[in-house]
Amino acid sequence: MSTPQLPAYEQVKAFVKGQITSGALQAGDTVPSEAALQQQFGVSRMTVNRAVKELATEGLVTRQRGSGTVVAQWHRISSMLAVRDIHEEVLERGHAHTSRVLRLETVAADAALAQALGVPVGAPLFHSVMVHLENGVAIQIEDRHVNPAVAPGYLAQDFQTTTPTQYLFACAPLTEARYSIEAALPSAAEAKSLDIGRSAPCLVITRCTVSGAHVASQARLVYPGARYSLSGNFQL
Amino acid sequence: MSTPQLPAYEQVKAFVKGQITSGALQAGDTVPSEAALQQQFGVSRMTVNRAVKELATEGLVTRQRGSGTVVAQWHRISSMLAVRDIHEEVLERGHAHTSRVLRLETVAADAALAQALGVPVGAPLFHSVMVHLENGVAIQIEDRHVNPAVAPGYLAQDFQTTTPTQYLFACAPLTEARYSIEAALPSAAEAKSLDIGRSAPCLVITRCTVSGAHVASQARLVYPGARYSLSGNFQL
DNA sequence: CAGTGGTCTAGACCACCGA
DNA sequence: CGGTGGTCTAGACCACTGG
Repeated sequence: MSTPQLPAYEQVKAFVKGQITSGALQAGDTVPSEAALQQQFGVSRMTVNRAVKELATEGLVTRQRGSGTVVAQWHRISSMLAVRDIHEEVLERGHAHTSRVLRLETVAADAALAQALGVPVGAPLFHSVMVHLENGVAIQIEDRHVNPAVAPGYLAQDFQTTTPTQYLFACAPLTEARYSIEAALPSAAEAKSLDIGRSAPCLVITRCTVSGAHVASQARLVYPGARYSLSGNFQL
Repeated sequence: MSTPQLPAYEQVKAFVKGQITSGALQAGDTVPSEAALQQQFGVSRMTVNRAVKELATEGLVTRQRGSGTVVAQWHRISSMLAVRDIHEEVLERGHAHTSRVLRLETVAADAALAQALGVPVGAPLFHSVMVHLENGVAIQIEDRHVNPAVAPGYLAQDFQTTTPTQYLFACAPLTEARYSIEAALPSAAEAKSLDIGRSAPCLVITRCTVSGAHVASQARLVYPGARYSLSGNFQL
């Protein structure tokens, strides 16, 4: 076939997947027990366990100690949505990435920022605004507030050559991130920087990154709707 | 500590994660080999292998047979983005979900639809348009084209009680899905149905589901930007 | 070549569930 | 209680990588 010797655990996975995709096993049905599959394929239990455990990790089945394994109710249509460094992303498409720094300054935290970054109101924060261009076309505005405790040298960076994301990664290892994606209109300044109309819808990603005990930074990323979309693929 | 007896493989995972989050291991550094970890923790190699393999699955490290294990270049800020049934989602928030069916008809496939669904141009397709409301407020328009070969009884369904997603799941097991997320303005009809202005930005998810050899359906889901956002969380 | 990870076995003990 | 999955061991053979 495609691969002469598929690993044994992959064969078991393929068998169970087949039972699901063919409809032989419907949502809620019980999958054959590990002992049964072990006999059927003539492999050790560890191997069967690995196969079914991976199916559980992928969300196709759910397992209950003592009860058994059942086909998951909704095969979650899901996939890893990766929020990546814009520089990498553009280069991967084989295009040229450039950027223009619009602001690089220290500001005082207002109430919302103070809360988000876990600092007192009025505390100093680094603030940068830049436009990212792909082959000369503006595709993202990056409006970022940074906790000075995490990246003291932030303002001295040359963000033409190193993106803030890259610098922050180097400063402090990332331990957690929260983000939300929504549709919104750009502010007047944003519209001008992106060279779009004020009524052009944009994809706005707000992202907050945490490094250990500190919130490292909060970024607002604005993408012109007509020039950018997130896409994903899910395969059983 | 929190759990008196953490499984051995979890302890190994926690150790390596700690090395990464603390900065002792930077991106690109090599992680101790399985043999080394095995000695350090006094466990069998299978246990160490499981620990490191899971870290690789989570994307924290990459492994190369023959070379070794290295800390991944960018800890991907990512998380499972689940595209779920709107009915479930609203109920989970403890709110009431209702819907209004605006259209339920047969149409002829235009070029774009024919391509997307893998049918000839002009072939009959089922077409439904409905509005989903959360506590009486419109939060989504679902504009869907269905391949009649997959769900012949589609037009006869009562979509007040069963969502199209649910019905299609029952008809044909899902094997693949593709989606894209973008920001766009609603059409005049969509704006009216959602009770928003024509200039209100919307999140538009286009989703194509595949069942075996057939493309089952293509859906365009329009969310008012002010009332809906996708959010996610990533933890090391 | 020695070292790495990928896979596999044939046992084992345990915690849990349902009858 | 018997059956389930969760974990673990102490070996093993292999394919691949690097020097």
